[in-house]
Amino acid sequence: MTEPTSLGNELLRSAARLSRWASRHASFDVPFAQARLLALLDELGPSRVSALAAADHSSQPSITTQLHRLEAAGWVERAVDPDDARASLVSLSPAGKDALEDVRRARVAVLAPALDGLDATALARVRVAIDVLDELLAAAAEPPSHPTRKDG
Amino acid sequence: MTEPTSLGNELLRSAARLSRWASRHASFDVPFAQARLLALLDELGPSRVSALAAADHSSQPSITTQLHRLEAAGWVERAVDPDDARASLVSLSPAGKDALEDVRRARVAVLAPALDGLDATALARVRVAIDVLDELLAAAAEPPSHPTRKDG
DNA sequence: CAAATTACATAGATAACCTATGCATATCAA
DNA sequence: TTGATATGCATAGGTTATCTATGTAATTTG
Repeated sequence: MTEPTSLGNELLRSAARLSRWASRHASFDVPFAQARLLALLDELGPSRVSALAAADHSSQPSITTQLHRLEAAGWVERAVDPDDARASLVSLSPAGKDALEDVRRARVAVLAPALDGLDATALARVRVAIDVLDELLAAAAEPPSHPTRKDG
Repeated sequence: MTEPTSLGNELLRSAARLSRWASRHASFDVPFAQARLLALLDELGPSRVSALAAADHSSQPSITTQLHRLEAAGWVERAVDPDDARASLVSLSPAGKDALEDVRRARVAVLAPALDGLDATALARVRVAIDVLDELLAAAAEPPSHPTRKDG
């Protein structure tokens, strides 16, 4: 079954397996969803709740809940958006950046035994894998610019 | 920051993102963990509960719970292991195979817009990505005393 | 200004996990 | 054989992660 139809299936299966394995074996105390949100905040900088939900492909209430936990931990700060009193601008606190660094170290550590000792060719393959995953997500999540599209 | 240390981080992040996005957008009614277990049963054939837990990198009680749901749906069958009355041998029923096929179709469909129209070179890159994910998981999950290690 | 919209919060439900523990069967030592 | 221990699975109870539906307050609009 090397036909293109099974390729998507295999990719999703393999990605999910690695992901699952890593989250089970990486030892950090920050729950997974909170770690993800910390990383997203670091990437985006000060953001609205709804912007975070969109970027995370999750619902706004999910983000609200996670943000409350991050706030309780002192990892994020909120400011009222000067342009809109309904909206918050959420950003990482210094403690939040520290927590994110811890998470990153733990995630690096969990894969390190498998990555250490890879030669340049093998590392290049890993880089290809990362790029493929990112490109496919971008292509899948973006509105299709192909002629397959019908409304706009 | 393209040093090897960040590579693991990036890979895990990208894999988790694609995974998450797909599970949010694939429209099948089978819950994610049950779908995973169906696929695993299909791969392994008749298996003990504990073997499934090990292969899935999850706890035995998690598998027990999921199996009860699969049984309630009529998707798996159990037989007493003839060698050990404590153990069950769990296998997919015909209905379970059908359900798994539905899941696979839905998963293929969710990535199809991104995969359709890729040329042979791009498809080869996707194949590399799958192989890299599988190889890293295998390397990471194996006991580290394996001879693939350079030092001891 | 009233109505509609928007941004976020809350409520309530389900799924997916885990650890701790219980119970029955197997195995082993003496 | 029998008591101790190990093993295979089930149950209990708790946490995290999500969702949809809905509420509340601020903003925009006709």
